[in-house]
Amino acid sequence: MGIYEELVARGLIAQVTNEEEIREMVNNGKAIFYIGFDCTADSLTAGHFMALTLMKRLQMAGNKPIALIGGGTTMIGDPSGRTDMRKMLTREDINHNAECFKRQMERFIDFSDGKALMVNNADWLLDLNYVDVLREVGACFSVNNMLRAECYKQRMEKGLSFFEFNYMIMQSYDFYYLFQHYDCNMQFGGDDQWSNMLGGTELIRKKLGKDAHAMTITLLTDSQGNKMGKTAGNAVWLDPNKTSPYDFYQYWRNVGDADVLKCIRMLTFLPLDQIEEMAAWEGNQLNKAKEILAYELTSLVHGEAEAKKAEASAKALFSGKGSDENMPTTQLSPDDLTGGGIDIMTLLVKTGLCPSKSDARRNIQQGGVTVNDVKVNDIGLSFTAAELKNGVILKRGKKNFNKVIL
RNA sequence: GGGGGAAUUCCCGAGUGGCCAAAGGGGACAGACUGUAAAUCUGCUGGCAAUGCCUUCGGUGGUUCGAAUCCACCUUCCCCCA
Repeated sequence: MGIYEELVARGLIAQVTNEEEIREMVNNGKAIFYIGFDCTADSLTAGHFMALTLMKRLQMAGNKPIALIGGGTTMIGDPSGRTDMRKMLTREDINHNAECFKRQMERFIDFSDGKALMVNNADWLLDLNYVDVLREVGACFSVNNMLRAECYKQRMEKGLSFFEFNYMIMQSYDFYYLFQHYDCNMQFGGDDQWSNMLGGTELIRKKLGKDAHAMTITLLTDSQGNKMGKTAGNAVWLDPNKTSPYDFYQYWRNVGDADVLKCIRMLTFLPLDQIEEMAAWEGNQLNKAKEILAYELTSLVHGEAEAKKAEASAKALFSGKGSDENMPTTQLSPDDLTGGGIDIMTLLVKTGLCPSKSDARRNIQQGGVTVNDVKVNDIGLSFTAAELKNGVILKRGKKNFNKVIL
């Protein structure tokens, strides 16, 4: 089985421009492909992670990835899949974010000996001359067609500025540029990028009379059709300071039954025949699959040591065995005490388990808080220095723990 | 350039002088049931030294005993005409 067939079997491929040619190219390690990453934040997310694994898979099959950092395109902001305009970022922010992305990618993709490249489109986009671009590139785009593109359709109702409308042209220009300067013959991207990517292949055809290819990755959605990789609207980050390895592990440990196998297939590097065995699992047997998923992904992103720690913590917390040494801990100082003690609500806020005292009160009143496994009934409960000396374990809800020690 | 409309809490969206910390829905959170799943049911959802006080209805001023609500100006967005 070639890499192309494997990608299909894993459900990773959504759309391709020309299946036969792409299969031939990819299976024989002849693809030089790029994926663009717009640096809208200072860390990559679980959403980017799938693109990274795809780069890696193709790289392992002998193809050459080009990671394109969108230092230039981020100045515009991709309107695809958005109902409002992105916040405009300053150049400093973008540069900082680009640096962060770079560091995270290097952990993952082998950039040694020209096995992969990293480029930044700021290098060629920022100095473009407006009139030249209009004449050279703008002439190749039909506004009529652009307006029909899926990515702009939903914005036709909400409003789309000319500024954002240009995003497709910028992205197309990237492909055109990479095709000429780096022999890049294929573009990869999320399925929501399809129209932007076709813009590139069309531009290359019109300007150079040559064929370039595009291929999109299936968006990772759960069984309800929601994009995965987000909790409560917040991204799951790859940066351990933004999403701790434990939280990262928990995110995948908690995916729905209906989604585990799909995630394992699409995101892990486990061999397909091993995955097919798991496909027969049912009911609470699937918990095992979730553990595998969480462990594998945490290990890929944060390393094996962190993955083991996260797993051990989870076991300690949820099945009562194992130690609490990896539990999130809050170290109190004597200054935190008033009158030799501290009350439960202050403590909940201090540990970050609750965002405010009002919220802490609600959680206690609803029976959601325990201290050393004893339910707290009294919002006035307080602890003395002596009680805190050996540490107490606070729990809010079923999944939020914190050890407090003085 | 001309005309018309809109901005409300995490999101959608009601509210058009006091009964408004603001209906309803979604989401989030907590509880029950479970398998750290889903579905379902219940509670809850600005903050605080809490039968009270403070901050919040795009912004700034104003009218009023009292403003999300009325007036003026500003900002942003949408629609129609050009």
